[in-house]
Amino acid sequence: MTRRLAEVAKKVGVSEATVSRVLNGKPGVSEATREAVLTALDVLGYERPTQLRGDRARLVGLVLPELQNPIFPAFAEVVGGALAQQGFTAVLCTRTVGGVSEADYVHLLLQQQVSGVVFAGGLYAQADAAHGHYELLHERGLPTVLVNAAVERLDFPQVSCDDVVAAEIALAHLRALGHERVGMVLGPKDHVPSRRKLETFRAGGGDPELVEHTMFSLEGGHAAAARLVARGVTGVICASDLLALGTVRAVRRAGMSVPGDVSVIGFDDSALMNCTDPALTTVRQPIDAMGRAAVDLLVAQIDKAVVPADELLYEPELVVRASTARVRA
Amino acid sequence: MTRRLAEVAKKVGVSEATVSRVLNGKPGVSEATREAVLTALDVLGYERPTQLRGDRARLVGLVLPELQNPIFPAFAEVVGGALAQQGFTAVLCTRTVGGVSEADYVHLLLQQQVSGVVFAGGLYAQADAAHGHYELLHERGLPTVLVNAAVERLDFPQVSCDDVVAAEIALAHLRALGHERVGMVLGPKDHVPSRRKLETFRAGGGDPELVEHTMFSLEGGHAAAARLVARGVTGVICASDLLALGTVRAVRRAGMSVPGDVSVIGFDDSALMNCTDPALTTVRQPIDAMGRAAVDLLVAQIDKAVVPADELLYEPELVVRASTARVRA
DNA sequence: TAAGCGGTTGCAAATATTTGCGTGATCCGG
DNA sequence: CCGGATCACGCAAATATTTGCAACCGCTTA
Repeated sequence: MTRRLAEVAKKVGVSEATVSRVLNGKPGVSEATREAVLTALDVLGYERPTQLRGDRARLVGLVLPELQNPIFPAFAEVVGGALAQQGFTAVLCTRTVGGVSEADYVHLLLQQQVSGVVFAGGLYAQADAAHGHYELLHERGLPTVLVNAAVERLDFPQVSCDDVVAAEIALAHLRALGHERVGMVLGPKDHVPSRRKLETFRAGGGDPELVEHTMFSLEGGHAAAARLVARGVTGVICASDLLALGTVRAVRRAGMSVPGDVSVIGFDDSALMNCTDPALTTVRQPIDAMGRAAVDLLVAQIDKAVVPADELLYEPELVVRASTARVRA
Repeated sequence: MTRRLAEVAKKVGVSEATVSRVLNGKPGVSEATREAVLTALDVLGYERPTQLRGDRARLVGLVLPELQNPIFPAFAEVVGGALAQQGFTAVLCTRTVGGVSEADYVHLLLQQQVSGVVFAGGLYAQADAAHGHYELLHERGLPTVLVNAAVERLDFPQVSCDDVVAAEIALAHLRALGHERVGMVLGPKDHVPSRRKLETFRAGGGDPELVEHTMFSLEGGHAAAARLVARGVTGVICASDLLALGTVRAVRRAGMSVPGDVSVIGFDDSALMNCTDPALTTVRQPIDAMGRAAVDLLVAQIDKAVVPADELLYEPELVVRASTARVRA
């Protein structure tokens, strides 16, 4: 009775083949016909058999803001691997300079009928307008997980690194080394993890005057840190390793040394940070565990399990290397 | 019934041919007629057939072997950006641990009806079996470009960094610094760029006994370099920056210093190599130019232009930093 | 294991668009 | 007013796209 696809076909007055082609986004269907079929699909509330969808696509979108910061490729590697083990394939979507917006990617992924989407370090920078595509995902009930990218108001499961702990242990480390004038180099003002670190910093007695916001790049870190160095900080906590590297450069440019004159702490513990000069003391995000958790949450959703839209917080840990030292007497 | 173009033609009172010419901006239509057709087109709300109009998905697959080596994310960024400027979207496909093979990705991409595929540092490791999927691409006539990944026998356009020049300038640099016992740390034996470097090394009088093959990772470099160090080399040329970093570590583990006792040269000039300890002397691949060229070649193919299946060779350049020095007296 | 149920796909017919070529109209310079 | 050149345009052939038919595939059920 439920010649489901056939039913739609009859309603529109086309063959089942055509409906099938529309369903699969195949070429060879005129725009007008496609439109008509899509409408009928909607009207009749067609739902493709679950097993077929899974069988064919098994694609998962992985949306990252950039690839410059080594933490993102690393994360992609973890998530891609974890997905592969579950029989999914990751499609990486990265914002590029002239390029494609996050919303565009969402449409694209939707059109490609992905089984789910993982966002990492996503679109924090927009207040209102940009949430449309998240809502779209929500409406369509597409399994979604957010990593380190709090989106208020929408209840997606989230996996994050605990920024409060991160800021606390960084600050505690510098304090223990005797540093009093501690500064902070953060990402953009509306970047949620940065905001959380700032709050913790303040709560822990940090001087809000010694906080600089910048964009997430080595050069940004350099510029922001230069301002802090001019104000006489002896320790700097950075919101990413790249920013920390920029900070090191700024300190040296000012004729001082790390950690001799200024101690620097990074965040992420991305690859190669033990090869830098000096080896960077940093707060490690457990990206391996986080990536796996994100994938588990996603797969659970895909398997129609009920997943609470909580934020799973992962504990970072301090990795002490050579960029921090006791404050100069 | 919907003789769409014919309808417009009738309304204006011209032939379909004329309407077609207007549509495609072809010459041979008077201004008045063109105007009239354009108006009718507007009035009747004519839409060109899908594939002709704005093209469908405009997806391009970008297949990379890994993301650990920072050169690959960097390359992805360049290619993704260049593609975006041309109105394409890159779908990144990366081999992951448990994961998906290159052949699987090809099938996937084919199924997603991508407009083309760019391979970088692809599947060199297999001699025979693994070429099936390349042939598949060839048969289907899917636009394809290979970067640093010579595949013999199949004529795809290729963009590569000139490994001969790379090896020559690295060797010349060390020789100029007085090094006699120069070793080499290369990738797997069947990795074409490594093989080319090896040949050049030999041709330039390098000692084949001082060449080690390993996998492309810091640890691999460490292990391979340890063997060379034991044999008393004073200079090491590496096939990637990661290998070079591993080599530095091996030298230090042996109780010696870089560049004091052993000089090390990397290859790629990936990000952050000026932040390492010591800052790495390396042979820079012009990935920006290469990425752009690859995209240009791809887009030309997509636009049905005839693209010669040549290998475009890009000249690398030596970036001298602090990991090489005059040989110890 | 066969039969049935969706759904997908190869193929060829139907339909639509583009293009080469020829015709007639128009425009000029003698 | 007469060629000759040029141009716009239609005809029809060439080419490309859309669509339905029917065979087929993978899965479930009898």
